[in-house]
Amino acid sequence: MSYHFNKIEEKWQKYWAQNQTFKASNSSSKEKFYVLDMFPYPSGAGLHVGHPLGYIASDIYARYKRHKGFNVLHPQGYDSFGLPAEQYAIQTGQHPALTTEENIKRYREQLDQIGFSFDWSREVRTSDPEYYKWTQWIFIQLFESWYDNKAEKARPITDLEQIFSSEGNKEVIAASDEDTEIFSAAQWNAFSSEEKQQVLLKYRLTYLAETEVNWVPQLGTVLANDEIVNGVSERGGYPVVRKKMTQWSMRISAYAERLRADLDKIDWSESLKESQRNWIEKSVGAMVKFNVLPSFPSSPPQHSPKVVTRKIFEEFGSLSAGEGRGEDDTQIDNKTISVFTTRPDTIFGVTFMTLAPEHELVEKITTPEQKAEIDAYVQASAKRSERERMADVKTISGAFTGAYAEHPFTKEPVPIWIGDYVLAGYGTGAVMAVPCGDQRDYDFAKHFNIPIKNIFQDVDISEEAYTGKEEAVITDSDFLTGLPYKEALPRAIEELEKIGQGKGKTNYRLRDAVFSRQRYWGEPFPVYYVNGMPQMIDEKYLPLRLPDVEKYLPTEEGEPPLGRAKDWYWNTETNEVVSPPLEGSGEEEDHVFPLELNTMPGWAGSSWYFFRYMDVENQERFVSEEAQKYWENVDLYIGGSEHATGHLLYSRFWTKFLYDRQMVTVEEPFKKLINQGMILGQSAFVYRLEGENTFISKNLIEGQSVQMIHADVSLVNFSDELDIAEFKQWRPEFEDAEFITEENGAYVVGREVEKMSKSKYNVVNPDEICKQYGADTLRMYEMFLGPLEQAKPWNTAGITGVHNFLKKFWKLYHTGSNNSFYVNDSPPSEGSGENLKTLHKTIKKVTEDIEDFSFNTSVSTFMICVNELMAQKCDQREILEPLVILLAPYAPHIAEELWEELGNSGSVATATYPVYEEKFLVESTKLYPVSFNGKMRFTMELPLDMSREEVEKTVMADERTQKQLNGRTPKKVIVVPGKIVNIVG
RNA sequence: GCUCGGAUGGUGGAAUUGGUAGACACGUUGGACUUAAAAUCCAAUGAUCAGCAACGGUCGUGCGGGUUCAAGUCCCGCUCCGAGUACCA
Repeated sequence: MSYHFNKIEEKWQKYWAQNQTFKASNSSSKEKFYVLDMFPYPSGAGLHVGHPLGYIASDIYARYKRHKGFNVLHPQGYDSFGLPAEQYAIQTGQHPALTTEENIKRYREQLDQIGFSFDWSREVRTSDPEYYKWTQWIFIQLFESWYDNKAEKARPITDLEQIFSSEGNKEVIAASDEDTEIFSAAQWNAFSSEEKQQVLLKYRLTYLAETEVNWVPQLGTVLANDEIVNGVSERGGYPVVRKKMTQWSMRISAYAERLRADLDKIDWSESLKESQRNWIEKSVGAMVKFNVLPSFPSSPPQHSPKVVTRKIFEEFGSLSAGEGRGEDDTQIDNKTISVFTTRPDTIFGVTFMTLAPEHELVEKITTPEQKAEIDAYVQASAKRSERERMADVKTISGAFTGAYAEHPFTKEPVPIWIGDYVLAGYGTGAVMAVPCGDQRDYDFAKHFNIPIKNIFQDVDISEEAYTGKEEAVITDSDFLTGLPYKEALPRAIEELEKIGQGKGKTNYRLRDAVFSRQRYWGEPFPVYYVNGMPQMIDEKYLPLRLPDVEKYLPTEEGEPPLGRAKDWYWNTETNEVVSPPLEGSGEEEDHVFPLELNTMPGWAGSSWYFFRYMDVENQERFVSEEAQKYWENVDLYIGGSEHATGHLLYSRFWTKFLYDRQMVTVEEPFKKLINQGMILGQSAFVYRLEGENTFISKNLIEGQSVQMIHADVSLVNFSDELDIAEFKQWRPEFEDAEFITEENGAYVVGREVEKMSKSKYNVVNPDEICKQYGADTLRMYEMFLGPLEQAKPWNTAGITGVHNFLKKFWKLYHTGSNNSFYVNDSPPSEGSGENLKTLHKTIKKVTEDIEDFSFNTSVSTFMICVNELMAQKCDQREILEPLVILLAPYAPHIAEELWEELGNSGSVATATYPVYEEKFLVESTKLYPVSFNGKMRFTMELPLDMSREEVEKTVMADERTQKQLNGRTPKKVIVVPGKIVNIVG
């Protein structure tokens, strides 16, 4: 019988489904193990060959753990809300739920044919109301919580209200908005309920705030950074402007320190942890307050600036809540500029200040003479994306506001500039510029001819700034003169605090996360508004279902798509979604309120789904206490490193929050995490002559001006030649295209390695391979491609090698007449020691490889094993039966079939993993490489227990050694027993 | 720009973590079987020089330095490629 993989695979996939082989139980005496994949977004392009890479790896591990006797939870589901389905809906009018459903169906078929051991009874979909009910519920919990910096955890908002009513907010140290004012208990109690709500919003873990979005006036819509190319919208090419909008935010910054510190507790790759650390980026320094001088005369005042300052404080003096985000007043009132600096020791080197163009003070302080210039600059920079501004360090631009701030110590006037190298969302959106110590400040100063004051001792700054820290000695700086960095830093902070112009502060780069999307296809917020104040729908009435709309575009007024829903009001008496109240009737005004029009972002549903899998059918709670206590958290999580700072940070944040509020018992969601490298596509390009519909073959371009256009990779053969006829039919615009071909008539395309995506026409599906070679081949081939964590371009060139291996493997068990199944049941005879050695060598290596997630090398090991056993003509059951189990995690279908043929009943999935026995591998000799000056010349087989001296003696006595030495006397002979001999001289 | 990865034959990659560079595959070439093809099996295969011959010589892990008896592996300085960069998921 030959290896009919299609038949075998279908048979066992059916068997697994019917017998629910991989269904995990929530009560078991076995030890638990939770293996999870980052769940897919079901895109219209279907599953591509990159997706299974991680799934195969985790499946191998899950299957391995089952063999090892664990109760394994290995679920799968879909992150089914998202932008592509919405875009498709906009184009076609088809409801995204329908396309999503279709895409999921296709994904499921594709996943099933690869033979994964998923427990499908636990599938989740983020767009399912039964699922997003709990996403909404968690949102409400976040809204009903605040972060207590003293207790270092989230607490119910009701606690906070109690504290306010008994003692005000003076003693409260909480994560809150920057502009929170201080009030007493009496004041609080006198507040109207609306005022109270307003104050509480400044403390809640999810809150409303003005944040910037990419706005396209022509489309009336907001775009993702992803949808912007060179400052214009990808679709339509309309200009994009940054605009402020009131949106929900998540106070993730409250967790910055814990998110950073707890990285030490989890088993993730160092590089990934480092990415998160850099993303959070803790910096210790000071907040410094610069007073803005009122109107400034043409010549700076020389006398009594203090009087002026005092006056400002009397006029605009702020009573800010002591504890903005911690322990100081970081507030920006209309006449002071707060800056955060990690180098307060360089404060005497300040020669100007730079504000972000969006900084709210810009408008207020700009002098009439400078107004035109500033306005123009602000407008110009609104057109540049944040990323563009960060990336572009070559172009130096800025404008002078005409206003001056006062140096806190010298009282000298400091000109205030704006420049787009300062970002509004980062820190306070303002910097104190120290050109001698910061390269960007230096370049800015040079460019605009602003003086550069050197405050570093014995350092030349004529060419560039001096950014050294540890060796810096401060000079020309009043009380800091002569101090090294280490002493100057605390001293500067101390002095700032003394004069009330600053405070030591720890700052984090991590910003609060914007949680609103002006989209249709996402979770609706369980929020309605009474007099503009957000109110939560009672938990009892969740889920708040996504309403139907006629079109998935924003409204004519620029409202999000939900603004098109006919009935999108909340009736607080009936607790249901209703039509808008009749105008003028006044009747319903006290119990019918508008619902939130934004929806939640893609990461909402994916920030907690790993808990839902534990108890997917629970109607009472997002996960029951027992289920969560049993499964705890994910033991092994596999997914792409592109999620390093998004999904993986948000999930940690939500988990910590749920932990604080005692809804789960773990502080981290994923104990161990492995990144799978991305499988990249090999895009194909055709070259169109500029302005013509003529395509020129790659090798003939030679300096002609051409346009590169993606061609579908399925239209290109292995020799990079384009199927011209198919290409013409591919898109109508190419129907009449002309082609300039090579001499042999072929059109050669260009190739480039890029991320696989529908828009690049380079997506390769696994379906064809499953049909042609089988799932077991696909599984092993994807592992054989290289190290799991490494990115690699997809290429099927070597797949026959893996397929041949499986055929050989099959043959080992079919050595009977007519290739029928045969194994030798008799006990191993003399000479089968080689078989045992091969088997145990394989057990050892494969097991070590699985534990190390080095799957590519275990595939090689299997190949070597089969090659050896074939050479040994091995037919022993004693060898072949354990080998089936060993291979089962990698190639489960063939393993099941052989397991059955070997006479076993039931699935191989729970068979006990073979145990490696050292005794079969003991060696008595070693083939020593003998090197001369580090170069290997020959090998010598010597007993392993030979002493160092004897090895040296034997090697030196060898004639080959003497020949190599050619009469010289070696200076030194290095012998590492069991390893190497090196003769120097 | 910044952060995190990566670079080894014609190709994918291996290398016990400082100890025989190129395992295992693909591809290529030659051979066996066959009327022929497919399939299968066997052999060779980093480059280069030399030769009737070999346990022959030289070079060789992106580039330039360094440490060491010994470097793909460690250190310093670069180049190129990929990912992320806060509204793709």
